[in-house]
Order: sequence, then C-alpha cells, then structure tokens
Amino acid sequence: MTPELQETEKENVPIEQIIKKGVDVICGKWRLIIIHLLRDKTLRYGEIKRAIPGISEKVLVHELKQLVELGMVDKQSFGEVPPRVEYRLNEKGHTVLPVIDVLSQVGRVFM
Amino acid sequence: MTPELQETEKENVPIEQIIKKGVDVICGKWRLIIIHLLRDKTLRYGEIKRAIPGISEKVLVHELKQLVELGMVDKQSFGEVPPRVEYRLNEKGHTVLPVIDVLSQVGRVFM
DNA sequence: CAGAATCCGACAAGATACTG
DNA sequence: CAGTATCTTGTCGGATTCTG
Repeated sequence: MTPELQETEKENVPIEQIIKKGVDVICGKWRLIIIHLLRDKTLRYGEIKRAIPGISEKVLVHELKQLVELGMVDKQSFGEVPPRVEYRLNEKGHTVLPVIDVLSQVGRVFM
Repeated sequence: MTPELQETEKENVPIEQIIKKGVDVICGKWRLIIIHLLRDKTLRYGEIKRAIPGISEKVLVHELKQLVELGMVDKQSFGEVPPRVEYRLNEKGHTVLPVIDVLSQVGRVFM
C-alpha cells in the first residue's frame, strides 16, 4: 500500500475529515457554553436560559435539539403541568469536556 | 491612580468569555485544517491551496489574513517577481495544536 | 504567483409575539 | 414553563474576474 503513511490513524479516515467532524460537533457561538454549563449538573430549560443571557430562545431551543440529536445530551420531559424538562450531559457528551478545557487555555492566550 | 494590578489581570474573566474567545480562534470550516497543515512546515500560498482542495481562494486568503491578525501565523513576503509568500505557524499558533489533537478524538467518537 | 474585488445564495442568529 | 411561529438581519462560504 502506501509506504509513506505518516499519520497515525487507526482507520483509513483522513485526519482532516475527522477534524472537520470535530469542528462540526463543537462549533457554534453558544454550543460549548451550553455544554460547559451542563458539565456537572442537570438543568431545566429555564435555568439554562437564565444562565446564558444574550441567547435567544430560538437559538437555545435549536442548539439543545441538536445536542440531543448528536446524542450528547439527554432530555427528560416530565408530563406535568406546568411543563418541566431537564437536560443533562450524557457519557458521549462528556467526551467533549476535554476540548473545553484545552480550548479555554487557548482562549486565555489570545485574550 | 493605577495600583499594582497591571499584569496578572486575566484572572477574573468569566470562563464563558474565555470559551467564547477560544471558539472564536479555532472555529470556521477550514481554520483548523489550515493550522494542522502548517503544523510542522512552512508553506507557500499555492501549496496550501493545492493541499486543501475544495476551499475557495477568497476564503483561503481571508482565513490566512485572520490567522496572521490573530498573531498565530507569520507571513513572509519575498519581494520577488513572481511573488513568493510563505506562511508558518509561530509560537502562539502552536498553542492550538493540542486542541486539534483533543478535538480529533472527539471527531472519532461522533464519526 | 499571490492576492484583491465583486456578486450571490444559504443559512446562522436575533427580536418579538404567541401557545399548550 | 417550555417551547413555536415568523420575520428580519448578519455572517459564511463559493464562483468568477482582474491585477502587480
């Protein structure tokens, strides 16, 4: 095959494609803020909203939906009135926490 | 007047603001691809362009300019004809490499 | 060769009002 | 309380053409 393979990839997926996927997962103006917020606690929709001043409802709902779809956040609706919905970071979601940690170091450097 | 709080003042910056800055620095469809490409070598404009099929000239130029402005990439123009311009990741730019490494692990998880 | 200058479409994001 | 529904604005990225 290719003898000059320099990347240490376990699969034959090109590294740039993996990076792209990673960017896809973590990018967006608010996504990491939300994830960081859910780092160690389960929160209700309203709590998240209040904790992130500046985000619009539409964007927050949309982001939460995406996070659930990506399988990194679990959503639990209690069939109550008034409604009560809780969000928590699951196991898969926890894999991105190191990114936040490393990234905040970068953030400091470029501050 | 100004007491001795001049130097280490990035302490009480809220974490979300730091994360935002970090996201700012690394986000974009192509940015990390470019940085990864410059990881260990100096490249000319044309080399970068050829190495990243799919990126438009405008976007590439724009990204490179931003990377230079952010102070993570050094640009060196040789006053020659035909033009010759080289880009290389400087010290500050190297601080984002860990992000790429951690992020590609995330990328694999969500692949 | 390295880029600058336009033009354009798609979609991300915001503001506001409304609802079960 | 936890969202929907609309409308508007802003930003990203791409294609093409031109120039020192």
